[in-house]
This record gives sequence, C-alpha cells and structure tokens, in this order.
Amino acid sequence: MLTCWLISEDGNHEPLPLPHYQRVTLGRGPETTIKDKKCSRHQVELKADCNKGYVKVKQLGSNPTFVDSVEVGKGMEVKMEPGQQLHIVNQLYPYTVHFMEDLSGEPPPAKRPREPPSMEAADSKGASNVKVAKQANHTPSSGRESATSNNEKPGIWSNGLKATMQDPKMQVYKDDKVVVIKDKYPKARYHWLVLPWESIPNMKALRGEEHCDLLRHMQQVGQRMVAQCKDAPALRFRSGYHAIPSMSHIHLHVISQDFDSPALKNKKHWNSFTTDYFIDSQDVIQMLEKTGKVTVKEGTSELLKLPLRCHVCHKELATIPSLKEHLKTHISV
DNA sequence: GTTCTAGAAC
DNA sequence: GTTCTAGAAC
Repeated sequence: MLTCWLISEDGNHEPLPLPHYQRVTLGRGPETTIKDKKCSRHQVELKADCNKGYVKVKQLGSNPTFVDSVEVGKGMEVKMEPGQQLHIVNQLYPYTVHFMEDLSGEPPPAKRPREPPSMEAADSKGASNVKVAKQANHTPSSGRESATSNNEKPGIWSNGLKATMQDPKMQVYKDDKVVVIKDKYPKARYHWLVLPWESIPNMKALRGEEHCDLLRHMQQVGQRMVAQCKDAPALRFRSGYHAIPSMSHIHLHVISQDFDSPALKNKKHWNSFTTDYFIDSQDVIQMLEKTGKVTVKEGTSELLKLPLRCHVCHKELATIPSLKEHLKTHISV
C-alpha cells in the first residue's frame, strides 16, 4: 500500500505522515509551526485514502481553509489530490499531498521525515492457517508526537494494538478498511482481533451511519475468518466487544468458545468473555443503528468480579484451575 | 493488556 | 507446607 505525506510548501517543517484512513487534526501548534491566531488549533481534519489516492479535507475552524483557492467551508469536506494545494487558513500555509510507495520509509522529496519506529512484536504461536491477504507494507501511524491531540504515545502499553496491527507479520487479513491480527495472548484456540485502520479509540467515539457500515464490515470479516477456520465446524464462536477495553483502538474479538488456552489465567479474563462485559457485535451495531451511539450500562466493571461460572452449564467453580479442569468436560476433542 | 509477588486460602 | 488470587507496576 502507498503511504501519504503532507508536505509544507514553505518548508516550515518535515513532511507529516497521513496514515491510511486515520483522521488527523491539524492547525495552530507545534506540528505545523503555525502561530497565527486566525488559525484554530483544530483547523482542518485530514483523512488519506491510500488506495484511491486522495485526501479528504474537512474545515473545522471558523476561518476559511482553501483547496486550490476554493473555500472548503466550516464543517464541509472536499477531496484533495496530489498536485492540488491546501491553504490551512486564508491564503497562507500552503501544503501538498504526496503518495509514495512504502519502501521501508523512503522519504518524500521535500524534506526527510523522521523514520517511523519499528515496534518489536512478540510472536504468537497459533493454529490458524489463514492466508495473508497481501504483503504490502503499511506505514505506522506516527513516528512523532501525534498530529491529533489524542493520547497516542507508542510507549504506553494500552497503545500496543496500534503498533501490532501495523506489523505485516501479525496481519492475517487486511483490506482497505480493516486489518485482522491474532490476539497476542489468545484466550481460546482461536482468537482474532478485527481492527479498523481508522483510529477510533473506543465505542464511545462511534457515531452515525459511516461507523455503522464499518462495524458491519468488521463483523463480516470476522465471520469470514471463522468460515476459513478448519476447526470451525467443531467449535462455537462469538464476536463482540469488551464493554470497557484495556487496549485503546476499537477492536472486535472473534473467539472460539472452548477457552482452552494457557493465556486465560484469571477471573478478569474469564468474566470479560463470559458475562455481559462481552457485548455481541450484533448488539453494538443495533444500538448504533437505533440511537446513533453506543453506551455501556453502569456497573459493568463490577461484572469482572463475579464468581467463576461455566458458560455452558453455568456450574460455579471456586478457582481458575478447577474451572479449566471443568471446561475439558465440554470439549469433545 | 501482562508480569510480579505478598499474603490469603487451603 | 503449597496453591491461588488480587493489586501494584509497567
């Protein structure tokens, strides 16, 4: 896949990466070096589509943003292609976009961007035999302080998924909207995560028809993962979301219901997949369809402390080892 | 999310 | 004595 770069025609700073399908907010601030008070800190939102080769430019600030001397208009969005010029505010701060083949971070012509960090990612053994969709590279989201004001520091453990999903070695499927990886610590024989390229921190950030379509697509991709799994006929699967996930970047769990895994170690692990803490994908989509947003019931975090109960026969077990022993009675092979 | 470990439970 | 959990640190 190509990588998109935003280049300051004034040479005010190094090119900024625009990761595929991720919304990047720019304005007055250190990334752009713009100090002009007429420029909002959140002046524009950019979303690159590296497959189609354009960037969508949305004007967030009150003062006008221009693409080729055409005013975008507050709250409006226009397409911008290579060769066109973006003025972040008024006729100032010109930028262009460049799509480049991602040859291990080959720099765009203007100035060298800093090399994105290559995150090490532990291997996860696993019994899946999924074809890797493509071996194209995908440039990591940011080797610098994020262009958005979000917490996206790569070092923070809760941002680990953002790095792992970009690693071609971890990807078992990808298309223009989503990527699938095997969970690094699978809690069952089969445990995949479906993640959108677009950076959506959690379910609270879900809005509207666009995200609804995305979630439907994520579920469909999850179903395809199950369909290609040789052991699927002998297993039951669920796809859903943790009500309160530990890891940032929204992810759909697709997990077989054997829960036969050494990585399943404690009550939190168990209850997060077998109580209402785990919300079926269908239910999330339905809630988004009906109410335009997704909310989590109060007291959901308490569900993690519930006694251990078998998800098949509902027998209560005192300890994790005894639960694991019990689970064997429900597994045929 | 995991790892580590003190101390509770047995 | 050992097993297991749960909370802190990362």
